[in-house]
Amino acid sequence: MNMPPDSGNLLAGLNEKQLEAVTLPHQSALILAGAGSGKTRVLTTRIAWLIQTGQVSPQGLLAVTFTNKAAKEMLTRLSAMLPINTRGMWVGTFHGLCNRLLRAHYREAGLPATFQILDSADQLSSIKRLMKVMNVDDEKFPPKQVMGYINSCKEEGLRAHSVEAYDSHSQRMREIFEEYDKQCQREGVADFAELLLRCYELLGREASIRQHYQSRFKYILVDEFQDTNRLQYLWLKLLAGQGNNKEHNCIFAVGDDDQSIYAFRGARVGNMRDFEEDFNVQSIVKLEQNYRSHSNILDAANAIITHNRNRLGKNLWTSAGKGEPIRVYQAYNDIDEANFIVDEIKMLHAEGVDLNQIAMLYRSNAQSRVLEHALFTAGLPYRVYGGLRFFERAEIKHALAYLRLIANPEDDTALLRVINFPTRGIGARSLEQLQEAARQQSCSLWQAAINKVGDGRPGKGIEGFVALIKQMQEESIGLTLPEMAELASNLSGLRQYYLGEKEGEDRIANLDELVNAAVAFMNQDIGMQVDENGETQSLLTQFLSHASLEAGEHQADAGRDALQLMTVHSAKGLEFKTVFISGLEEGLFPHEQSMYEASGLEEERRLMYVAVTRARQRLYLSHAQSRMLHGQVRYGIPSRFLDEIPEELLKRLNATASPSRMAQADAYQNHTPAPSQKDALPWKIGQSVAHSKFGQGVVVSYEGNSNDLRVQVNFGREGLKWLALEYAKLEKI
DNA sequence: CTTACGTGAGTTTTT
DNA sequence: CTCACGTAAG
Repeated sequence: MNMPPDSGNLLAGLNEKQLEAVTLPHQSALILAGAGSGKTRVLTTRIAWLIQTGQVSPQGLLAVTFTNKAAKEMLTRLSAMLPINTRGMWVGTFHGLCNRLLRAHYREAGLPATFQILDSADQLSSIKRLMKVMNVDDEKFPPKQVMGYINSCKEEGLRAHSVEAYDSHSQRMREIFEEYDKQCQREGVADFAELLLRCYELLGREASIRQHYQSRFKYILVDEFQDTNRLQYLWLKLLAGQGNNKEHNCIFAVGDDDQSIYAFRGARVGNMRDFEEDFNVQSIVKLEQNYRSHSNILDAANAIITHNRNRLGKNLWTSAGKGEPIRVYQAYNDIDEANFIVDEIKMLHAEGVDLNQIAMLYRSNAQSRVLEHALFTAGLPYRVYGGLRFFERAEIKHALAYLRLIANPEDDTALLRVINFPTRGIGARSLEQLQEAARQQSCSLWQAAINKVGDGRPGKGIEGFVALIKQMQEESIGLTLPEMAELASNLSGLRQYYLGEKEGEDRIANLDELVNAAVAFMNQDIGMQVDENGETQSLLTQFLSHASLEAGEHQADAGRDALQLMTVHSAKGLEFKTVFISGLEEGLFPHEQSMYEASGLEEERRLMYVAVTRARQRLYLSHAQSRMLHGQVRYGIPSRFLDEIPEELLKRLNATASPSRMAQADAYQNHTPAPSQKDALPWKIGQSVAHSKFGQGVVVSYEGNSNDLRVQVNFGREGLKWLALEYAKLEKI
């Protein structure tokens, strides 16, 4: 068993470029991995190869991803390739790895051993609470905006004291930021961005810790590099030992600038170019052979993305044939579009295509409604991505809050969540008194409660709550994790409460599921209890971190044969036999809030590129001449992205609209009749027009009378224009 | 404390 | 239009 497997075996089946990437010598490298080019395979094979050829031990490398799913997949594939125990390897998300590091060095990081992780919802409520204390006007400072500000500062690597603020508004923002961090520190909690920033600061400050990890992780591998933000890049640089004039560790970065679709949340594609420079990258390996799609689809994707200026440059190709033409359907309205898609799906399904191999992609979540309605009417099973996740459900968060209080009662966020849930007669005024007391004594709410009622007596009110938490803490000693989960649900009265609720059965089922999740967690992670210092971490704390960092499946029954409905963003990384991209209209896709700025438009185009490259065999693109949006009928012109695809790749299907479908669409249209006066005017809404300067457009609205009529025309890329008919040369087409 | 009503906003999302 | 949120009333 000491014989290493034959490395040729490992490398078998790789193409030339993949092989080059996998077997690169010890130097930093940038792998430009196109969609469907075997990116994950290259990444995992690289790890396996490094280990197998003895260049590094499993403990000597670190691989980082953005999602838990990607990390899990990497580990799964890795253990299939190598006879090693992947447990204990440093493969995980940025947040997961930082959490691990902070747990190992919590003292040096200035955190309590049991520090809890705030998810976005926790963070927001924490900010709201703080703003109340600070007497901040939440009209001038919307909490969500404050949260965005704090997070983006942290993601730039900045603390409040180093943020620039010249006007009073931003100075106040900075002040809230500073107080918020103090509050978190007091309560022993860390938000997501804090995990990264705290870890970065720890490594920067503590030379011995930094050197320990620098000498340990000779190889660092990064997935989806184009999605890294500034802080993540700084963290990587520090960990690699880059910048202190010595030889640094090498980073193997895999990414695709053409699939960078997260600039809006701080991702910096520019990190790719910086990386080339900072790490003296000798050559970029481009993986351009695509194993997913037929060439018509790839040609369309290539044609679209060529319209972007800022690219590293890459062209996908395939040895598969042309395949089917890309089908384009111009719908009368959104209902017609949905019905068309449903008809096509019925046909495909009848031909034997599995429903879960068909995806319906859209730019924004609101578009799913019409599609769902049509699917529901047709009796087709579907599942929509993007709902609440398991650990985000209210009843689960309640139960977790009790668990958090067992681990650390100073956690004000957790305390406030459940101090009166289920209700135990603690109203707004007793809460206010408690918060006032805590403020005066500058202590946690829990401490204030103790000071007020002593050890608490069973019964009602704050006394009862204090007694309850103490009882939980005592009874949980020696219990296993699942038993604790059960204790939290039962002793708190949560289960009892939901028993009395009309629709409480699902919630109770979820509470049971939490116990199951605890069992699964115990079985799975039992080997990870010992941290770097050899200290045993509380399993409870680990479980709570897990709950925050990995919110669980997006929805249940993932295995069922059902159509897949999701935004283009959530489709990234997935592939389907057949893909429908709907709503291809100017203003929707590209979205109007992004289309007037070059960088925004380019990101929209990359989004379209991602959408198109999801399809293996068949791709449908559709747009509607009118659509219900925000309760109003809107008229749109076809997306420019459609124009960017060479006509010879397309097959236009408009003529095949079935009479029954049109009837349904018409019925809908009649519900919103236009005023008859408007119909009498020569320029109807929805009329296609041509303008000498602006090109083609659609009349969207108008004002004035027949003598002095002004029409608003949507010219797509030229935007919305008001035109006085008296002067503008407009022609109907 | 719950329920009803009014108001306003309305891309994309992982951790 | 539709949902989420906040306030006012019961």
